[in-house]
Amino acid sequence: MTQPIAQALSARLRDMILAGEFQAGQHLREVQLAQLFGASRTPVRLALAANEKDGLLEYSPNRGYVVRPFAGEDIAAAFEMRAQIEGLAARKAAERGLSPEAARRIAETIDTDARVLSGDAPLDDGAREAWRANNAVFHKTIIEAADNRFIGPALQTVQRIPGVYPPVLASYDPVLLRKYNGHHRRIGECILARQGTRAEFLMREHVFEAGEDILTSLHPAHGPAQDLAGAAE
Amino acid sequence: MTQPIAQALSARLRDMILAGEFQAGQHLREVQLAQLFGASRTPVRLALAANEKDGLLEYSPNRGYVVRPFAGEDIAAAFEMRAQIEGLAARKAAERGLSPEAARRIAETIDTDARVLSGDAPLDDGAREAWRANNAVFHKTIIEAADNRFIGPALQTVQRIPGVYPPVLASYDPVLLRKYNGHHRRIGECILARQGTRAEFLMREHVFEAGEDILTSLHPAHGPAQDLAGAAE
DNA sequence: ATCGGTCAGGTTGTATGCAATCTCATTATC
DNA sequence: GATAATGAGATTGCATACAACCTGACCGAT
Repeated sequence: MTQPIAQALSARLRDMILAGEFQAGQHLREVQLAQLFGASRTPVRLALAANEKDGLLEYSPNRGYVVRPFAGEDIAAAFEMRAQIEGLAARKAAERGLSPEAARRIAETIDTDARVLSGDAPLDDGAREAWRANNAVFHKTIIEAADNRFIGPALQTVQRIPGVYPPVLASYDPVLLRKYNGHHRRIGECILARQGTRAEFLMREHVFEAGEDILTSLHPAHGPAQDLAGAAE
Repeated sequence: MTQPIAQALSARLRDMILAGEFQAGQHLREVQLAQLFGASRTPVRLALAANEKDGLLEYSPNRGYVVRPFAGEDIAAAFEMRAQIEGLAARKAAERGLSPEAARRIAETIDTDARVLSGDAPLDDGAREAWRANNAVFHKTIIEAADNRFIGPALQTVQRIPGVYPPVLASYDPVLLRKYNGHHRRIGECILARQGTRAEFLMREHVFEAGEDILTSLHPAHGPAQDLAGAAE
């Protein structure tokens, strides 16, 4: 990453941006951030550059950094990329095969989620956190099994989008989560059966649907059709 | 990007790394680079951080930056990602449709390439440069037509790989280029016909084959099979 | 002889000063 | 009255000084 203090500042700044603590287009001044963080301009400058590279800020020479705006189409575009890249990960994981340990971890997340979601009551905080953690492990295990150095970083830049930040979002609808649990189960089965093509497209559709659901929850008025779906083929 | 001088240094450093002017694993010292570039440590530090973000350097706190090694599997992994992402671009371009201007540009690159490659003689420098430029326009036009903010940057990080740098490579084999020209023609036809699925997979295969050809030219001994193809499905 | 400690040199990390550039309000000109 | 020029304040860009840390050699103890 970057340097000790600069590294921490970069992460703090990133989280602030993702949490929506700045307005889109806002000019982030170095001295202002330095005072806020209790540091000098040097590490702040590095943190700004790092977040610009991550696509969260825009830079103009001699003018500094402004917060990059994210519209609905940008969120849809990010999920399109996620679907495509995680589809690759699922296919490669199926082609290469899972280690016994990876297979065990994936099965465990699926079974645990099914158990957590078995009741009809809305999820309490513990259940939500359990689901969030299991979801992360499921996707992370497949990405690691794909064994492609470029997948992880590419996914990070497309997952860290203001407005889709898990702490902000938190639309833990049990109906949706049960649907996702079913997706996970089928994807896991395909990977174990070494069916790469099915795994790829089920994963693609899984991520795409999750994106649709999030866009729907963000714009309750109109459905996700005009945001995510392009022209018909 | 970054600051005036730092921006230039970042590009110079990147080109030096891509051109293979440093050994893999080499420790890049700030003062040394500063003297080489005739600047102070401040912009050099920004250039190092930028190239680390681009995946060309590795950073350890209080130890600085070392040149990241790239093995054959890394090149194969990069082409896998390129194939997947450019496949998305081709599909989206087909779904959204091309502007008349974009359609014209694509047709022109295909026809010009076909003319340049019509002879049997090996290509001279002008022909090579023409093909390189046309190839860039073809891919760039499709990527722009896909209209997804995340595609361009993701492709850059996966295209800028030491050892696959065009000036270094320069394996302009007319037989291969004619094959690629045929790929381009079919991909262009699919996009114009709004056949997104065919466009996606033809593009994926096009990039994949190009990767195979490059790996073959890099390791003439063994074929690309063990590098690019994973386990059978 | 081997292992651990200590210190000097070198490298990175941060702070700060100065120069260059931009912003924007005020003024001058048409 | 509208537009262009000007200048002060603010902000970024770069250089450099100092502090923190790491590396490796030397030395002493076991």
